[in-house]
Amino acid sequence: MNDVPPGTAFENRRAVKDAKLHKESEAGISWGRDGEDERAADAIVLNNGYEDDVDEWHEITYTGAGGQTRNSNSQTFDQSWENKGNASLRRSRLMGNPVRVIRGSQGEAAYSPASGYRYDGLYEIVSDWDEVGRSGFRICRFKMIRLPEDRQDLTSLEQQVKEILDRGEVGAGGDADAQVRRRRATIDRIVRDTAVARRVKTLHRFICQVCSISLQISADGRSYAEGAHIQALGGPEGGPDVDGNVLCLCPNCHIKLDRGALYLTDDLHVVDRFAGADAPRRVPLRTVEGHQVQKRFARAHRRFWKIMDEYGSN
DNA sequence: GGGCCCGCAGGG
DNA sequence: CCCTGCGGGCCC
Repeated sequence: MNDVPPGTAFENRRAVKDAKLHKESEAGISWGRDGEDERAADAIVLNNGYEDDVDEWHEITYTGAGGQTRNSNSQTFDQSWENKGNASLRRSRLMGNPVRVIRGSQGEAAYSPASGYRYDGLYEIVSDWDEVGRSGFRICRFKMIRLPEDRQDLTSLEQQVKEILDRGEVGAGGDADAQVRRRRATIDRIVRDTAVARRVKTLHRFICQVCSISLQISADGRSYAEGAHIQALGGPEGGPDVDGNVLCLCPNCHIKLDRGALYLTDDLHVVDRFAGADAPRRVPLRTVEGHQVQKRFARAHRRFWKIMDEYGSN
């Protein structure tokens, strides 16, 4: 169902809806029912409908629904968390459901299509809060961060449910809700491998280049690691899928790198910006023969996260 | 399944 | 700029 690749263009809202990317014909927030029968958002449209929206491509500060009279994009009264769209986005933030982002031609010029609409992939809602907006009324806010390219093939909320129904597991298992929850709990650990990632992981014998952990996943001594891109793939300024841009990392270090909590210095040390008192703040990157990390990707990663290297390189 | 309400349309 | 209209949710 969600086999539509990011970058796909649509003429109008009707076409977006027909492709099942977003259910509404006009509203910005689309939702469905999750495994616990709660409303959970699955998609948003970003089309300059709200004056407080901020779009920086990889990071979006979205405004919730409501607070304005039709056909105006300025706020005339307070928004509410009771609003179904706002509540559903909050629910997706809580449950970790990514949302599809569709950009319309009225949005931020640098990142929006010239006409019509474009599906731009999955974003994770990382926080929600409310504040007073530009016009002086309370608005609901959501910060969303684009999932890295190797996680863009995650199934959508509906597809998780649909797959279970299609397989007939509901009748057999008896507890559809539990199965949906179980899938959701594991789904964002699925990471697609490329040949480059496999080669780098094999060279490192699946040992994390940051924390040196070797995650044992079977009795025969096999271990698990992920190929992590330093400069993320895709997007307007995406990095390449080459050895020099890939690290062999454990899942914990991978997510920290993807979120900018870890960064690399020019002399290939790793800095944990939010390390606790008991954890090392700066460690050398583990190296092996035959795998050379290129510092230009470390620079691109720091630039992307607006990180000033406190240890000198920039 | 009908009536009603609503909105980041769409077209003048 | 204003006005019409459509589909989804949701209540009967």
